[in-house]
Amino acid sequence: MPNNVKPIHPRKIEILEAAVTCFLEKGYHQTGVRDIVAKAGISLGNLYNHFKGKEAILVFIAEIEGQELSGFVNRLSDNADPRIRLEWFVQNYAEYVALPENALLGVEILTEALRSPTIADVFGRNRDQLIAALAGCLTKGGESGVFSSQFNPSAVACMILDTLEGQGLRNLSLSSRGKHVKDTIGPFILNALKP
Amino acid sequence: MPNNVKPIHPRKIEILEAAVTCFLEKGYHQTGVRDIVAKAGISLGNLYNHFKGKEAILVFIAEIEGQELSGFVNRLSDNADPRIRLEWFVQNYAEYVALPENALLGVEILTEALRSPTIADVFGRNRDQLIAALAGCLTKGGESGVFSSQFNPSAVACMILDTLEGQGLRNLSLSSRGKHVKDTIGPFILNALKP
Amino acid sequence: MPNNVKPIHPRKIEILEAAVTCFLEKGYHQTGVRDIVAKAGISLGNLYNHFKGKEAILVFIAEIEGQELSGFVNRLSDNADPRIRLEWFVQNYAEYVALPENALLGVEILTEALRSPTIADVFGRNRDQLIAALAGCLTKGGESGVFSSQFNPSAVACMILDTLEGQGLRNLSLSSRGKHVKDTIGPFILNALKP
Amino acid sequence: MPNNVKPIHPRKIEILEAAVTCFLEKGYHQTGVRDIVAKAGISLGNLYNHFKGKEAILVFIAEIEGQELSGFVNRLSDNADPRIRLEWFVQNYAEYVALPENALLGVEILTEALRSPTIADVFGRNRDQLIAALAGCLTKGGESGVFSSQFNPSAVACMILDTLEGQGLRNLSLSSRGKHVKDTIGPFILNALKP
DNA sequence: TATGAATGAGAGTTCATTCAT
DNA sequence: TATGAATGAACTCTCATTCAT
Repeated sequence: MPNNVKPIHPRKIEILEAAVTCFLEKGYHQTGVRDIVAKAGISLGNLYNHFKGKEAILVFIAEIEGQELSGFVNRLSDNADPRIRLEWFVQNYAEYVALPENALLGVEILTEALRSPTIADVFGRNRDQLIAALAGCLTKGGESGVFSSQFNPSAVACMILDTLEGQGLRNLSLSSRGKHVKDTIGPFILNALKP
Repeated sequence: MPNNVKPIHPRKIEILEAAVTCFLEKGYHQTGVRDIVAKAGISLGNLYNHFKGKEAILVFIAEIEGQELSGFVNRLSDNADPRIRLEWFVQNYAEYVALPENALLGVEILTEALRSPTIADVFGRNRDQLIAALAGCLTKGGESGVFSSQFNPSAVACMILDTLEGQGLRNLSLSSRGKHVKDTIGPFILNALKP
Repeated sequence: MPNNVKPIHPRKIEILEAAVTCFLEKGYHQTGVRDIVAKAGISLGNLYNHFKGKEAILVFIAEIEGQELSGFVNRLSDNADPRIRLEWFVQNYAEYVALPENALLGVEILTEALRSPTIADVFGRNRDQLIAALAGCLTKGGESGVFSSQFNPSAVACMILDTLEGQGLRNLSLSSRGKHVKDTIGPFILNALKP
Repeated sequence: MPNNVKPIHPRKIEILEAAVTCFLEKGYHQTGVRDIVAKAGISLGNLYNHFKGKEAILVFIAEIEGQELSGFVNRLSDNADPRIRLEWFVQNYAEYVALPENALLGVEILTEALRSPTIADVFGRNRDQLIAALAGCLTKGGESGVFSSQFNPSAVACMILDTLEGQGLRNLSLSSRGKHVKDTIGPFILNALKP
């Protein structure tokens, strides 16, 4: 099997990491390309040998975020007991989105996606996959009687993601930081889904 | 009773409305003060007679958003049946945050709050009030046996807000638009809180 | 009669003059907006209060050049003897286009007009008026027997302008500078047009 | 006879052709070396193995243009009837400079020559040869009574070139395109030179 | 020869804000 | 209050060229 995937230039990774750091520190729009190249330790012009422009960096970040999500998608789609899968997902995804860097990058990407079709495309694709996988798990659980079937699986899937991500977002702001609810959210959801 | 509230100059309202429109259309950082004054139909310099600067406009918007929230706080704090109060809140707050202009402004304010203490202050105060009111309602319901007492009221309050607001945010992006879950969310929560 | 022509801000004139000087010294593309504002003694940003951008300055220059041409157009269109008019025009237009600043600006504008529709528009309009006026003079002369009618007036008009302007252009380059032909060109043309 | 002319690397020709195409499409200054190498299908660095830099390409083009002119010079200098030679020249040179690629490159080279001594040198030499040859033809015609001797041959030579080249330049711009005067220019000049 | 990553100066333009009128 | 000219730092991006491979 030929490996026809062009390897990523190490410099591109360095730029990426520098950009992520900057975006987290200052936000996407407040970060200048000069900030990125300074942090990456390269010259200004060289950035444009690796990325078409500033937005292309954010697109690349969004794509990588998408790849990280595929771990969740895969786990949600395996053959384990739906209840186990759901518990695992809620626990782990809550932790994932509660990491400030993930929540922060996520909201930067989201707000940028609202104006940029390119980013919206990548962002939306990632999200749709996750919703589908979670809804599939809920459907399976409904069929096997593990979960109540009174709710639309797709709507509940959305709701769960909304809750987890909304929580991650809230944790960003100083005022309510510390009120982590991850010990509550799992039992709460399972309670609601009790047949 | 003397009216010691200084009346707001009508021009200030016009600027505010122009700014909101611009922020919704282009985002806070992509909006220039020139965009705002053009939309408001005033001169560039005159904006600075009414606001100290661009950020002051956003602070003012955040304050007004806060005033709108006080309606929800008041209703959550009255003496009606906690279950009725909760149902009413979920229904109406879901609708409120599902309005694109509210969700969009909210996320702009939130991301800005992450870097600007002034905005974080206003934003955080508003949110804390809402959480407290909602938690109070849940506590009351737990005491009177309407709700299960197995969950920490404050954590559940956060979770509910996270869910509703996360949903509003998600509806902004094109891909998953239309998957409104407001008919699901109320019963789902009540199910989970069943004693 | 109301004067509804908005007066031109003096700063705009200063910028214009600075730009002309720079364009003559270094050429349009080699001139940076920073060169212009430095020569004009204003700040960089202020230039954009008076012109939409660099190209708009060139368009403005082209328009002013067009106004200067209208003197020639008027003179060519009066009621004097066509022969006198032609002689006057050849003599004076030759001198006009032989001025390095006019020739140089002309060729900068011409080459820019080849790529920019805006400039092509202004430039083309000016030139068409001049050709029409000159052709009109030749036609009159042909009708009254002052000039031979064997040539198409419009073609001869073009040719005369080509000659005069081609001459101005040539004088720019160092090698053949000094070979002014203005004493030759008038008699030469009149000789050719002898009935 | 030894062939001491170093053969030109085929790649150099390819670069040259790519450059000419680009210069015609976008103009010299608007063309980047990246445009040229992309069109030539070679790498960026490799261009510098064949040319010292961007300007060297234009110099090379100017030299080749000069070689093309030598055909006209030779024909003007042969022993045929001066009137025949002149007619032939006017006809054929008019066609040559009316080709957009020649006129366009010519004006690009000319304007560049105004700032760059290297290019001015090549450009000026070519032109001086042409003027000398044409003046020689006119002188011969004056001596043999074919042409009027009332005009300075050198001045008339300049004038003829100015006319032909000015015409080629004018044809470039859209507005007056189509007003070709080549059927007029030959008889016009001969009329003027009638003894 | 050939490659393309690397350079950093410079490009045109926009920015939020100030200030004299 | 209202105006818009003035400021200059900052913006993203392109440039011709060099150089290690």
